[in-house]
Amino acid sequence: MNPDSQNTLRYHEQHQKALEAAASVFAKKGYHGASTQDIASHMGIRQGSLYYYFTSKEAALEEVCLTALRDYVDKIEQISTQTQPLKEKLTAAIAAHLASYRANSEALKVHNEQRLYLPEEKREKLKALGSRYRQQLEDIFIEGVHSGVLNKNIDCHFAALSLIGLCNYWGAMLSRDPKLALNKTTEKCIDFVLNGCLEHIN
Amino acid sequence: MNPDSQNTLRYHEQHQKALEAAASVFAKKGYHGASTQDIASHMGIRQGSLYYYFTSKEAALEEVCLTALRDYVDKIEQISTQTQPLKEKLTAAIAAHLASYRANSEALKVHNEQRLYLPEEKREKLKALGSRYRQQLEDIFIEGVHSGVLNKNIDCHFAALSLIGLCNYWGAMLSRDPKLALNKTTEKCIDFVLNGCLEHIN
DNA sequence: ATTTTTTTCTATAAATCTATAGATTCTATA
DNA sequence: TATAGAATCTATAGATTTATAGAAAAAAAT
Repeated sequence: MNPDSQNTLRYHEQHQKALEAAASVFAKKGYHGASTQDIASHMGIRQGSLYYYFTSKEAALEEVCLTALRDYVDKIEQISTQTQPLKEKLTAAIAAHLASYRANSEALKVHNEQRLYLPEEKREKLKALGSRYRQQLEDIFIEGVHSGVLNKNIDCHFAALSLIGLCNYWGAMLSRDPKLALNKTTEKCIDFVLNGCLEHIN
Repeated sequence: MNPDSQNTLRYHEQHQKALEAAASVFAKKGYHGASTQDIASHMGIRQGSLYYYFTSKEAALEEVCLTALRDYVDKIEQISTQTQPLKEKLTAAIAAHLASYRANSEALKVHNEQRLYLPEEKREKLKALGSRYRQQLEDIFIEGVHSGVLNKNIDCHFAALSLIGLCNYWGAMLSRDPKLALNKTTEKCIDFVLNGCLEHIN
């Protein structure tokens, strides 16, 4: 392939479609359960033609994960740099996380569930991006502790990871069950994280 | 195969080993990424011999998931029928959940991550068991609300599911990172679920 | 209208994978 | 020790899968 051909409009469009098809199929069948045939069918081309857009099935997985995570980190960085009270910030972060699952749903799910099937060396960029995401979230918690809104005894690192775990869980639920309401779920997650379950006597 | 042969001691032992091998391999490579060859090698027999213990690869996945979940439901039912204060009960439940990941680790992980690759009809028993687990947990929360220890405004269904999500997340972490301390993690999960992150002025 | 470049297709090699059949070895018991 | 039944092995059919090479079609440029 002439390397210039990758600058074509058509190439970009089709490459994007290939990415979406791969995300959709990987999300449904898992990386190993999905065949390149499945991906090609999903975008309406022949199996062999797919290799005009990906060098390998593994490269497709890598790219799906990377683009999903980049989008994601961009969002949280926007949120975390805005100046607004902690509660709003956290709400925005959770809302963005859960909304991603509903909107773009597939790619993020693929990242969370399939990325470990990539070999170590192809996961390094993902790790770096993931750390950045976690760090942004952690910084929101730290800021909350400093401002006195959050309990000074909490472990912000643990809290950030727990929130990620919680959001991934409910995100997967949201993408599996279309009847589940996004807003309600978001609210409940925030309440759960902030207040916990104990009765607090004021 | 003579159906009586399944009553042999040897058969039971090997069948158990096959189950463990399948769990281990499925946990590492995923259901579709794992081959029957991998499973057989792991237990030191030939690929074809595996079919003396499983009717199919799919049946192996089904059985791994079922036994893991049964164990699991047994544990929570024991805990939930004991009469002890809510905090202790919840602690025991979380501890058992996380400890399972460390001890038996593989089978439970396989259930959580691979069960959706089973066809609908093979998942019905799993769903029933899963509901029972969730219900037991929910009942602990309900009891806590009634006794006044927990906030009466919490959604017990949501709380139970969130706790499951949280435990699965940290469970996966525990099984991936041997340096992560089980006790500390358990404590932090309990604190997170009970108190949340806000500063509570008493 | 030709020529060049891009995109897609067909066909296929080579590797794998599941599941089965029938032979062989092991084990326990008469 | 001979024999029946259990456990494992070998070999293979049949299907699927990834990736590539080269032809064909479509689009763009001259």
